Amino acid sequence: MPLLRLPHTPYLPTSAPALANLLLSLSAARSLPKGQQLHAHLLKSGLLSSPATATRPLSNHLITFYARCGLPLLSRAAFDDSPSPRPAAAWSSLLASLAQNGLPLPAIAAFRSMLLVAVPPSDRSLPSAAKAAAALSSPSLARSLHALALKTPFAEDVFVVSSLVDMYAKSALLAEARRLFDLMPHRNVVSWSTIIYGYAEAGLDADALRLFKMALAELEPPGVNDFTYSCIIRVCSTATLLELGSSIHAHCFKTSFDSSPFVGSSLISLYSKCGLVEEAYELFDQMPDRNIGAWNAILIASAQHGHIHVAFHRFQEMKAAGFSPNFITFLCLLTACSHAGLVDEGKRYFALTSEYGIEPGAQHYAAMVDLLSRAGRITEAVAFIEEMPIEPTESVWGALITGCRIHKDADTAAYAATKLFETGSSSSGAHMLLSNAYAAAGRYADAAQARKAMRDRGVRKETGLSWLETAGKVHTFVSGDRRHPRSDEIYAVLEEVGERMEKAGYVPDTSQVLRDVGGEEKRAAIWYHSERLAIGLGFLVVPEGQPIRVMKNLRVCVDCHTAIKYLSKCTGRAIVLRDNNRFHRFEDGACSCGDYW
DNA sequence: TTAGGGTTAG
Repeated sequence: MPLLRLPHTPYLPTSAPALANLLLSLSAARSLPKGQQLHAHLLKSGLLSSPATATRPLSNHLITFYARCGLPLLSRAAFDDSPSPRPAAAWSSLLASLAQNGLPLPAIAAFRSMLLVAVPPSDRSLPSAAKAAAALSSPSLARSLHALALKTPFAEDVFVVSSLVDMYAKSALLAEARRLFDLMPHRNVVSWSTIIYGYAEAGLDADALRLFKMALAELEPPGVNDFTYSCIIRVCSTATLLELGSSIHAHCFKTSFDSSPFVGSSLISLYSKCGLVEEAYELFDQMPDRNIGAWNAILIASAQHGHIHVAFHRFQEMKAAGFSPNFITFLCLLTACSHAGLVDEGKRYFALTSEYGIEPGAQHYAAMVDLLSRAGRITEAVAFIEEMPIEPTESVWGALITGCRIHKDADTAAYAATKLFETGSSSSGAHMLLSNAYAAAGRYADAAQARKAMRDRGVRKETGLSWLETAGKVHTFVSGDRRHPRSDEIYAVLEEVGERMEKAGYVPDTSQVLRDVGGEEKRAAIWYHSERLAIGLGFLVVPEGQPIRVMKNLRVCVDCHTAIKYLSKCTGRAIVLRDNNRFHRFEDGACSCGDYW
């Protein structure tokens, strides 16, 4: 680090290239005060426009210095200080600073100003403009920027086209993104990662995986990188593709990308989401380099698996390691508290956000409402919502309805549902939450009405699905499913165990069945819920001694939860069930969630 | 001076 004594220093270099180098090292060290003093000095001495290199005056280095310090407005001040007419490089630097630092609208405005003063768009300015457009997610802006790029000599430049692909993908124009990508004469690892990420974000897992395989085949060594890996591992974890994910893990190991904290974080998430929390812990403990994401990943892993005190302990360790908790860290902690019903701890963590300068977002409020209402403090939850400084979102009201269902408070549920619909939501979840809350309170007519309202609005209920992965194949079931080739065996084994369960004291709880029908019919309605069918297949195909791992897209119902406890007791099998919220590990008649979920 | 950006839950 060169020493710098400012402002009355005799030691400042006088040549422009040396001053440029000085700025470079100041930006690497994020040394803002010294950089600003240097800025003042350059202004006073009139050195600002001296060329540091053939194409870049010193003012450009200043713009970049402020960009690296995360201060786009000071970049703009430096730009404004530079004498007009500004060279194309000055515009590119300014655009990069605005686009990289979260100011997409000013970036687009600056791009327009650049065109107005007749500076032609280049391979340096177009990518930044596209990045800003991507952040704005505006299809019309995306199309016009693309049209503009086609008129330049850079329509096939790999930077320009990659940025346009990303822009289309983020503007809900994935098909356009793909068309552009397919036409690219030259694709590199960034282009591939961009399109894979686009498909992954859109939830098109199969396409993302196909593209990943194509990338492996097409790219010259060194091939894909840590970004591509973390992206595709995330696809495996949302789709709970454990076997595929593990084989990609092996690839990472061979290429040493597993030491990247980003790859490590997504692997932790993969193993945790697939139910292998011990593997997730081991991976974390062996990580050579941890970042905040890795800490958050391990926090959420322990929270999802009900290891609440592990999560709290990790939080202490994280702080001791010098990491400052962020927005997501607090979500992890509040989720952990919610899973265990720890209201006081949750309040403490919520209050702690301000100590770290974090403004709680809607998700934090939703987590608090979830915590309070699940714990039965419905009135307190309502009061909490009323005092929120921001507008309550769909998930805040949804959390309240869930709590109301558990505690059979149909009136508050109805109030929350009205509020929820006022937010303009049309998701099936909202209607189903309300309908279930009515059914739980025994108000079947209202429950039916809520479902009818949902149909009238043309909203379809999300189908409950459960699945089990075995020998690299995923078997999916819906309630009452008879499509599986081993269906007869599955039903037979469930019937057989069912008799033993009832002898052991299991009584079906049909209170969550919506229709007001007779007992036998209600029993049939729940006896073959999708998760039980998947577990039934598990009895047939998963070797003794290994846990049966089943995934479900919706929340597990009260009766299935009870039934699976009996299933584990009567068969001596461990059953791991992941619902849309958390993990349940059933063993010897008990569940790891402590019946609180 | 230019493109992808990772962890929450959904």
